[in-house]
Amino acid sequence: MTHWKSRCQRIYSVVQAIPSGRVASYADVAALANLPRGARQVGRALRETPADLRLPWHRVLRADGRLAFAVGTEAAAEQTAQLQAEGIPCLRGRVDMARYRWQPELDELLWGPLAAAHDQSHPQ
DNA sequence: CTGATGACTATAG
DNA sequence: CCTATAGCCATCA
Repeated sequence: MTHWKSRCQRIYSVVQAIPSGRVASYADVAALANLPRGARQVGRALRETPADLRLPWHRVLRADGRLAFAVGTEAAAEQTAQLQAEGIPCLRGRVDMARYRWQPELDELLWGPLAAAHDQSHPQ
C-alpha cells in the first residue's frame, strides 16, 4: 500500500530526528524516509503538517542551503529566527550547508558509542 | 487521459 | 550572483 499517510509518517519521523543545530535538505529527508526522488513530496508533507505536531520543519532547507521561502516573507522570518535560536547562522536566507548539514553516519561516528573508543586511540 | 502545480534539484549560461 | 530548462513525482481539475 504505502499510502500518502504512511509516507507522511516516515517523513515526519525523519524530520523529528534532525538534531537541534543541524539542518537537512528536502532530498536528504526524502532519502532517509525511503523516498529516493521524493523531495517535492517532503515539501508537500511539511505544508500539510498538522499544527499539533511540533515538527522542527525549520531545519529542512533546499539542497543549496537557501530557505524554501522568499526572504521577506513571514515564514522565512520565522524559520530564520528558529535557526539562529539554535546557533545556525542564516544570512540572506541562506545557511552554510557544508557546515550545518546533518550527516547521521558521521554524527554516529563522532558522537555515538564508537566515539569513546575512537577518541581513546585517536586523541584530538 | 492530459495538463497544471508545487516548502524540489541539477545543470548551463 | 542570477535566470532558464529539464527532470522529477504525487495530486487535482
